[in-house]
Amino acid sequence: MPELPEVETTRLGISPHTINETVESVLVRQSSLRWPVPRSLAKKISGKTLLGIERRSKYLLLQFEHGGLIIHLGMSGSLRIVDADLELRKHDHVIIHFSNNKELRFHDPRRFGCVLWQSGDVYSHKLLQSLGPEPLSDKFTPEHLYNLSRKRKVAIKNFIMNANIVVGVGNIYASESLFMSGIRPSRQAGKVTRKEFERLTQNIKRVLAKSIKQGGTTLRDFVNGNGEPGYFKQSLHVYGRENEICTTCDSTIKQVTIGQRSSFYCPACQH
DNA sequence: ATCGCCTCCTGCGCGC
DNA sequence: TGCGCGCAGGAGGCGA
Repeated sequence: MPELPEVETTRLGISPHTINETVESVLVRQSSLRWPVPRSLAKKISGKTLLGIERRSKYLLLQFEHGGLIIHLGMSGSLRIVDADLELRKHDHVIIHFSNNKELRFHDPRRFGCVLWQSGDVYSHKLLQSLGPEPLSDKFTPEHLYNLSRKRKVAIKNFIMNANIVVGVGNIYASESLFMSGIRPSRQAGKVTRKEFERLTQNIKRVLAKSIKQGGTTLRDFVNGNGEPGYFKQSLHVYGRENEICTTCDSTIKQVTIGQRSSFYCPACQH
């Protein structure tokens, strides 16, 4: 479900209620997520104060003095802040109770997400090694994409969705940024020109920044930390618009499968 | 090294 | 109303 803007929206939503608060208790109702939730989680963070929440790629990093919690929302996960007396829902798997009587609840029907613990420097965790640059940072440049893409036969859409190349670009924003750049999602990455990478880099930054501003994209169930939807859906040009008219010409948006994922493009605007 | 396929899991909307 | 099917915002792991 969530791509970078949705994860960032979640971070912004839960931070004010949790940072500088002390964990009173932890309840793990379902430890069978993508990887098992560590049994020692409650022992690790009970009585400890949350110092800050950072985001790297689509991972949320909850920093404590002696280590960090690594949370990934997978396809269907969400984090919400609620008053502790609110009834638990089905699929509320991990509940962190803070001293201000708020609870952070990890909810994930499909259980593709994870809640992990890394002692010491949270960034030393294996999952955070070999990640590409953050798309909204200065390290993400046209040269970066150009250099890594030479001789690569993979479709450009898969290329920009590869977290080793650049993090945070998921299925929605890959289709959107390629449309904005006039590049067909099926093009071989190695055949995309320098000039096209300049547009693509710019448009990835643009589309992600704009979506964060609008609170992310809510297709069916995404809500921010306070239970509110995002409003970027109304800005989508191609994603989920198969058989509809292109927003810039009179052609019909096509849907194809690339790398087992639905992809959307305008056959007239994108080459 | 690179690529493409499979997998984990539940819920929803659709057609019959 | 109910059932079966296909599809869904991710991404690690594997074999070729």
